[in-house]
Amino acid sequence: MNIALESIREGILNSLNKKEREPWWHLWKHCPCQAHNGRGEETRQKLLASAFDEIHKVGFQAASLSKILKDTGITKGALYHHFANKLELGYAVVDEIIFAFFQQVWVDPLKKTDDPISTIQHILLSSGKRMTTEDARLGCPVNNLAQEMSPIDEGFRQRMVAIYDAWRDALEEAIERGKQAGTVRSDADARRLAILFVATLEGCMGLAKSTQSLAMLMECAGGLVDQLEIFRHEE
Amino acid sequence: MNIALESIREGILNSLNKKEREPWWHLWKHCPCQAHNGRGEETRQKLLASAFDEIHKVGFQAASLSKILKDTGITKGALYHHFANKLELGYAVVDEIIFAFFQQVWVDPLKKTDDPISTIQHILLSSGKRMTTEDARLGCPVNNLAQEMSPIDEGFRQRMVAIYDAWRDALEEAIERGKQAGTVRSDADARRLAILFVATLEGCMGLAKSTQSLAMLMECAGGLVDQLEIFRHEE
DNA sequence: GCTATTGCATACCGACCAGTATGCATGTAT
DNA sequence: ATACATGCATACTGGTCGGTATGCAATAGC
Repeated sequence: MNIALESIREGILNSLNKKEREPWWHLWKHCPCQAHNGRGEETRQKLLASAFDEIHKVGFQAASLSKILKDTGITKGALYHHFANKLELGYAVVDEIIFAFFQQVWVDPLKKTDDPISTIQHILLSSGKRMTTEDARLGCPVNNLAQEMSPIDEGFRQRMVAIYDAWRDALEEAIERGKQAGTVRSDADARRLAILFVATLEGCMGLAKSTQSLAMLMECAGGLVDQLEIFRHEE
Repeated sequence: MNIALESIREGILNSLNKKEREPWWHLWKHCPCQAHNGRGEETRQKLLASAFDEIHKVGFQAASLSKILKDTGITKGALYHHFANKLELGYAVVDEIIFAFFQQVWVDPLKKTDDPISTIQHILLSSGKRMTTEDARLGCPVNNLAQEMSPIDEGFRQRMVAIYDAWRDALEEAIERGKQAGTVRSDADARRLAILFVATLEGCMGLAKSTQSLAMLMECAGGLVDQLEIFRHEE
């Protein structure tokens, strides 16, 4: 099951590397986990996708339902048939798109590696390759929402923390496994390393977003990749 | 002049350490640089202060002018007498409050040190001591605005980049001076170090904001303080 | 074939928001 | 003393927003 999913993911990544330049975050669209069950499900997915884009662009509070409806051609009745209100739509975007994306890109690969430093570097580099200037300009959806909504809405906050926790835990466990497998220095503080990594990467995304430059992202992330080498176990 | 300002700042910091628990970011209120000239200037300052608070709490887009007016007791006529529109008010907040704050806390001290690592650690630690949970909850004003407004408004974006640039340049120059003074390892890449530091610190503030915990901020910033030791010149 | 639920579509509502038009006190200059 | 600019205050407007009430076609269950 896991292997099948992984091979599908790899296939997707490979096919995407053949220069179909979709935005980076649209990777989730190819996730097989979203089943198209009833007829109404298609409408729902279109709403989620458009809502994600809108939120990613202008934030949740400034995201306009009318805009989403105009973009998709769906009417207000349909929207409120699938979602109780704007907040629930936002929650669904986080749960079904953003969380799933992170799971796919970070957590799953981390769970099955004994050489976390190489794995992390590989994810960073392959992600970097696929990112466009637009991706850098709009920033990390998790960071965006966390920064905007954490002080305002508890439901959002808990969801963003859950994502960060899952990410950090996966990192921490992988580093711990790496220490036992001999790929990571045994004196590394796994938890602190994991937290700092998350913080630094989100900070890099933030700087790149401000400067609207892929170059800044690469310089920043490159520094991070280098710094990781410090914690690799020397032979 | 610089020495006078510095002594004033020190005095303020000391007096504030005596447990008057104002929010951290209100330090700028004690900055002597804002002259109360004409009679109208007082109204203007009250508007700026309230606008800063409101923006800091809910972001610029969600900040309500009506709320600001209700809080200050000032009327709409007064507001539009001093500021052309909401955007100009926002710009003024950035220029006259946030930028000034960063200058005072980071740039000025960095400009006159030959031991940047100790200076940075000192700023981090003393800032950390003064921060309340509320400060952590609301996050860094620069990061907040940069994340929210960068993709949307060019005026905001340029201002936030200017702040980051000033900060990073001050760090970079201080590190370079430290290398020549023998306090920093000579093989350190000053620019890359400066960028990564800014990114990491903003990332830490972001994580602390999400989790709404000072503990996270301390753990994160503590890791950063430790990592800085790597680049100190060993005797 | 009748009924009930699902999946929408249309029209409307009150709240709030940034911004404006106007008026009216105070100084200040002459 | 008069004229004019400054520093507000009050009242109002057009537009957008999230949300609701109602209607109606298609499908599913029996």
